[in-house]
Amino acid sequence: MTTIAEIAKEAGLGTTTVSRYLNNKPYVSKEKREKIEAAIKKLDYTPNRVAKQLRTNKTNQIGVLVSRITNPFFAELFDEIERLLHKYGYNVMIMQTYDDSEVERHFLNMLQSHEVDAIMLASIERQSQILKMAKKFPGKVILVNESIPGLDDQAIKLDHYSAVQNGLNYLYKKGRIQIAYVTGGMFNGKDHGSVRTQAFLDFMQEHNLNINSDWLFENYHSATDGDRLAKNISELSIKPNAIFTNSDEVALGLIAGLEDRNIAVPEDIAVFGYDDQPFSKYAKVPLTTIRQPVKAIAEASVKKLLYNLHVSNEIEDGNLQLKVIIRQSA
Amino acid sequence: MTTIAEIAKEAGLGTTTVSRYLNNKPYVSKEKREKIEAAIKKLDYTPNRVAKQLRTNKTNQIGVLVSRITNPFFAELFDEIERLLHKYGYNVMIMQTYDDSEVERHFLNMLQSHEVDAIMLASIERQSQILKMAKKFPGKVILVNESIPGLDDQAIKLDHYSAVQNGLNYLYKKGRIQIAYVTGGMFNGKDHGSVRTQAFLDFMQEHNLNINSDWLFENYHSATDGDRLAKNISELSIKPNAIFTNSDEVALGLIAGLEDRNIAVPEDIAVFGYDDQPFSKYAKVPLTTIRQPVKAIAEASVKKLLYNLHVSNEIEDGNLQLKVIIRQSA
DNA sequence: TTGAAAGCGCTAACAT
DNA sequence: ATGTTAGCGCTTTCAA
Repeated sequence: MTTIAEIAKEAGLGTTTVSRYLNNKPYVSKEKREKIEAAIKKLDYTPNRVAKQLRTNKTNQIGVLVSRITNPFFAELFDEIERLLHKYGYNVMIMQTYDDSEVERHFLNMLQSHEVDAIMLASIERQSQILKMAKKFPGKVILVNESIPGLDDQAIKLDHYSAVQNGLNYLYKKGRIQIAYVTGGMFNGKDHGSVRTQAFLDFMQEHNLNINSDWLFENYHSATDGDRLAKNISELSIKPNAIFTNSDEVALGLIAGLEDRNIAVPEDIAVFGYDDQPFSKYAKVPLTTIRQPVKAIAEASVKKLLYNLHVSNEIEDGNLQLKVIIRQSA
Repeated sequence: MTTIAEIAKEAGLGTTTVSRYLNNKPYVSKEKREKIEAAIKKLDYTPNRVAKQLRTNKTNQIGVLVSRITNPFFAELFDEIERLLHKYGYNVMIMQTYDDSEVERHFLNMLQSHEVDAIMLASIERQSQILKMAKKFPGKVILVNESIPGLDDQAIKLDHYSAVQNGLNYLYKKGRIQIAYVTGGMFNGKDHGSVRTQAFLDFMQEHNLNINSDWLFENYHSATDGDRLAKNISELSIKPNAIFTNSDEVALGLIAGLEDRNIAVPEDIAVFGYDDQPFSKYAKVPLTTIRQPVKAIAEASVKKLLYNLHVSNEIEDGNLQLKVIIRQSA
């Protein structure tokens, strides 16, 4: 393995000068510069990043946490984040929790073990362990489209409460008031779904609508879950005439499952998605859904992080509006 | 920052013993063990991974390269790879090329700069620079569902040639012999598409079918591209009656675009996808396509890597068959 | 404008 | 079973 010392020797110089050259610092004469370049080429030298990381106590690596990268919403979000960070010279580490708080712990630990300079969380399991880490490493923990009480200043937040109410209101105005509600999380949890669930509960109450406990479904996130949901719905003696799914993936599977069981969408049951994922417009019944401003979320999050890390002093807030997209499923 | 030396001091021991304890090595008495544990807790110590990386010349980090993570095929593939590697104690770094060979170069450089222990390439730009790196770091460069002459032993390869011919044959038997062909790469390139293109060319010739140069399209990969393709097709004076797209994403956009222009799928034009992405069965016209055995590809690739890295001695080959999936679009 | 040398936090001979 | 110490490859202080 070629080291900076060998380059220095080959070029007849000290390591300091070579290091200067490598880091584009001033005070390297043209003459020496050429010698160094020749030595580097001759010995095929590449600096050891790990040694640099140890010495400077900086890795130029950022960790990003998502629950599942196969969820197209996260794929899109991560896509933007990765490219932005890469543009600023960072490499990105990614981990998927699959709702496992142990993985989250492991992920958080990368910060403490100096494996990454900072972390971004697009999914959350245990608020307490995150909060603890965030307090310990101020500015190095960013919440992306998530929030935790006490960490508001490090969170890129969207108004999901209003978005859900707007979606529900659309249904309401169309006379679809027998509404089933589906969440990816748990009703008693404090995940990002809880704000949305609260919005649903409040909406129903404000409009004197009946909340049927048979029409409440938790822990559904995939298209397969959507199909299972269709089965459950079809077996109900009293059926809703609208389903707010909180997920385009669930909606997709649900619609297919419903049609398999001869329940027409939206005629018999209207189906509302969430995210406006890239494929939602190509669905069998194009999805009525709520669009998340993915690119703006990614930009705001990365900008906040870079600001914290003193690599940029822009503060980007963009337009973080959620928007109801009307297509055919509702 | 707490270091191992401070723990040693606090526990009244040498650093060796602490290091032994941390790495689960033998020869640490129960008594000392407890002292160490107390010290670690008291000082809230977490070992510095970077220091360890430097000392051991091992990072426990693997780099994975894909062209676009928003392509559901890559998302699925990466999903499996990440979870498997994580299970074996590796953290994973990901980079997206977006077809840019400069990014690929940057990625390859992570190996040389000791930022990762090995790399997996699920997309390829410049064969030469990859080959060079692979020869320099034997066993540390794995090709995932890709291949480069001279690197066969480090590649997980599938028989895309036969798969394309099988797909084409299905079309042929249905009398769909005016076939347009679409690739994500370039016709003159040597990317992973070239084998498929060769299969197409050979098939057409073997069956004395006419290859219409107006029906050949290169550099189409997204659903948006598919819509553009629909426009181009619709403007053709002589239209094909089948389109082999090489991509479910393109197929999705294409079908929507065709229907917008009153061309019925599959009646007027049959559309063939590739990958069998998760959403393809939920498409407006469920996609006839070629299924890639994503999970098996991921497993075989990771197993090969772990074998090379001496962390496992299983050699997994699984069933790497591609399969024609008949639905409705063709 | 340049170089010598200390030291980042850890592991691994080697000695005991 | 445990401790001393050299050294991984780099940056940075300090002196020249």
